[in-house]
Amino acid sequence: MSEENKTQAEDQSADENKLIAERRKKLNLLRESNNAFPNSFRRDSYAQDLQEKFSEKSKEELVELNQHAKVAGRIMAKRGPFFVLQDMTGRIQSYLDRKGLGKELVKEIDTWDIGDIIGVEGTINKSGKGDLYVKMETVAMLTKSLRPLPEKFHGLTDQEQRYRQRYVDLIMNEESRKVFNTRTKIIQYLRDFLSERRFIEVETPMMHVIPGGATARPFETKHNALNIPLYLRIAPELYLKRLVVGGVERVFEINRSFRNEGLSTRHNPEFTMVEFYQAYADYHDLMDLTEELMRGICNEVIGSNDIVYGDDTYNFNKPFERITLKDSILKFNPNISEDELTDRNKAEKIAEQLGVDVKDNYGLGKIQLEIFEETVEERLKDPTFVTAFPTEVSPLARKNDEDPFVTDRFEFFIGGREFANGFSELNDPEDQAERFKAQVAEKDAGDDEAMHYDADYIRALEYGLPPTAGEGIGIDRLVMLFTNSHTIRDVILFPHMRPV
RNA sequence: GGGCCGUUAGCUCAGCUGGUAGAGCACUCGGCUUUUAACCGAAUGGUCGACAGUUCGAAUCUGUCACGGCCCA
Repeated sequence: MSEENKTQAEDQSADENKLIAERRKKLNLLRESNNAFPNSFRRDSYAQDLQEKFSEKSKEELVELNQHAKVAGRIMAKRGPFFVLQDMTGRIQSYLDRKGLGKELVKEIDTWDIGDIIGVEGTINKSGKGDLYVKMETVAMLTKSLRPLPEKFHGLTDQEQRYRQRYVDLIMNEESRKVFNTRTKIIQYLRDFLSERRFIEVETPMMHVIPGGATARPFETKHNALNIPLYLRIAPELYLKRLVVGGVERVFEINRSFRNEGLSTRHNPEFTMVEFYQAYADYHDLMDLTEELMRGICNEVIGSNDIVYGDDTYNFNKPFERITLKDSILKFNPNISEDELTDRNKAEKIAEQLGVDVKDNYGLGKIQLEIFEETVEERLKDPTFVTAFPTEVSPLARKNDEDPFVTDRFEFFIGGREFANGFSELNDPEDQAERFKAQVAEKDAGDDEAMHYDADYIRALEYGLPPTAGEGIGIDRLVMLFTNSHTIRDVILFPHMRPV
């Protein structure tokens, strides 16, 4: 037989194993006898609803009730005459009465495999062991599954396959379904929380001509018709503040940003943030709001006062600690004096002892931040706001009125990790222009994470940004915390993987 | 980017010091039929991640590469 004469089926079976070939044969039989992919079955019940409604009733009561139900789902197991069906809410058994159904139908049902998607209509009853079931009276094969599911007891445990073939993971692993269910609830709670407080949800550009709003390396792409480079956004910040200028005094966006960094258990190239801006508010107001939000998620979504993460437990109901960056360094480093920390040369020596590569263009503020990251960050276990970040490392934040060396900014930490970053916004257009220029100088000096000069943003500020506070919260990290997940890949449905 | 570990049947895993590959589940056939990882019997299933090397002989030893996991930066 020449290559050309091979039928498609033969070609496929050549690189398939017997399990798939067997199922494909069954599918072909279905194609011959009727519509192999019917879409006319309509269920009227979900598994979980039936369990809640009827599992307390006795077999006799159920027989008396003679309740009919139509359920649909995937066959997850076959046990004797019972087929276990799984739908989006849970599982329910279906009972095959070999004597009560026609011989032909029973013969067909015997060809059904674990993984197939079927519809069952019949009365609700209870087995001898006390499990609810729907008796097969009318049945339909809805979708034949060609690939065998993983083993029923261990399921799919291979991490790589769980991420690459999330659909199989979601079929097999209740834990995984739960994590994403919690993710949805957290985002829903957040959206309601802000909406109730008159924040307006918006969408701003994902593709930027000038990437801004954060210090990070962007992904670059190209617009063909315009023949210009475009950047996937690294933050929505500058657009959201343009909207505040435009009169949207309370605004938020829940969406993706993209950063061209390495992959790790804490970094995915695309990640989800909420950013929100509130006019006539300052960073103190946002710390209060954040505290309320965090406590709300904990109590309402998770239903607990405490969050267990790894070996640690964090209490969300006592007031969150607030400490300045400088004080936090002094607190965790009794050997460092305030004098050393506020003198650039002395601070540089400390940083270098800690292994920091201090560049010539680093000012005192940048050095202080490095010392903070080296010695404090990971030790901030209980929910803590760190405030008064140096102006040098906060190019979009408002300077503090008493001490212009620092800004009215905070970062929020739990378990040694940063979850939020917020500040009173810099709304002085001339100060902002100077800060952009300083960033451009850093970029010219070789820092490819430094910001660009955004002239239109300056123009917007020149129309007048009301006194405003803004904040960004990393949603993926938040979901990790609240689901006790230790890698970001466990909380993103389709995490980025190297192509195989 | 660095260190350590992993990759064997569709899935979960054994496979010792080198001697031509094994179990359970799933699948197929037969039996049983109110089961709970259903059960009983039989049969089937493999480019041992890829490529080199050492060797009479490599899943096993060595090297390179790919992908992943954990830890570190």
